[in-house]
Amino acid sequence: MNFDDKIPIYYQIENYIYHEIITGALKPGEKLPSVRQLAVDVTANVNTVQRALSEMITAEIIESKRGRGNFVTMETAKIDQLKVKLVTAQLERVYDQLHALNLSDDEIVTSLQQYIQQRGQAK
Amino acid sequence: MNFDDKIPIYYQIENYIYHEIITGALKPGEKLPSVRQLAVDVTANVNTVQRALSEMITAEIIESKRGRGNFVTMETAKIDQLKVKLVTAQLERVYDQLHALNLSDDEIVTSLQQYIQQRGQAK
DNA sequence: CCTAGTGTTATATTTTACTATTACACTATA
DNA sequence: TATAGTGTAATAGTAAAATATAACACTAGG
Repeated sequence: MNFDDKIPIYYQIENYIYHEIITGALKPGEKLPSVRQLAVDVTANVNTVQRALSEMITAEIIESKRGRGNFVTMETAKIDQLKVKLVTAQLERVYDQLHALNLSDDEIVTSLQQYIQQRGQAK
Repeated sequence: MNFDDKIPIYYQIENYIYHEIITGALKPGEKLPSVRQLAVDVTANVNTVQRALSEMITAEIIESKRGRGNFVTMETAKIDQLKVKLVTAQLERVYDQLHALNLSDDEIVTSLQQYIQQRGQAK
């Protein structure tokens, strides 16, 4: 896993696992890979991975069973809320950043459309 | 200045000053506040501010004159390039994040439009 | 020439993040 | 009962970021 050196590694691991859960790569009730396995997979220390998981446990997105594993919550409402929260956070962030560069609302939408179009053609 | 504790402070200061330059709050050729003044303004250490400025000097967005001050570059092409770079980076980031959540291109644009609409109504 | 203000750098300390290593507690299975 | 695998936590060391403090070099103006 490639880490952005501007953001704490545990935070990026957390975000990555949230993505796995939201997209259904990890389903409600499904067991996560063990802490040790995840550490190997993402190339980080066990304690760093455990740091990420702890926050996810606190957020009630995963449940921990000592000796058994960590499991994705069965409460799909929580996963839906998590998705909304992450999507909104991203939109808010990009909007604030571009708005702060004096782009109008229309310009923000248009530049995203143009960016997507360019991406499509780059493939 | 409110700092995001997930991102290095010098990096946020750099980004903040780039915004001032791109929006014209700081104009080409204009002198920046002194390092000591900036440190007070943003509530950070002089060395941290100097760290931010050093990167901007290396990027040739500002010019340093020891004993006189730091000045915004007169080359507006560089400022234009910086704007494009920052805008593109933001769009890339939000696109990657939302794409990784399995939103389609249309959904990404639509959710941004809806977000902006909601923002307008919340005021 | 002196002073105030400027940028730049160095040193030391603190804080936070990360790693390496080890060990403990729990669980399931043979 | 023993073993392998699980989660959790502790300790120690390293690195990066941030701060505090001090000092040096340059500039402009009185």
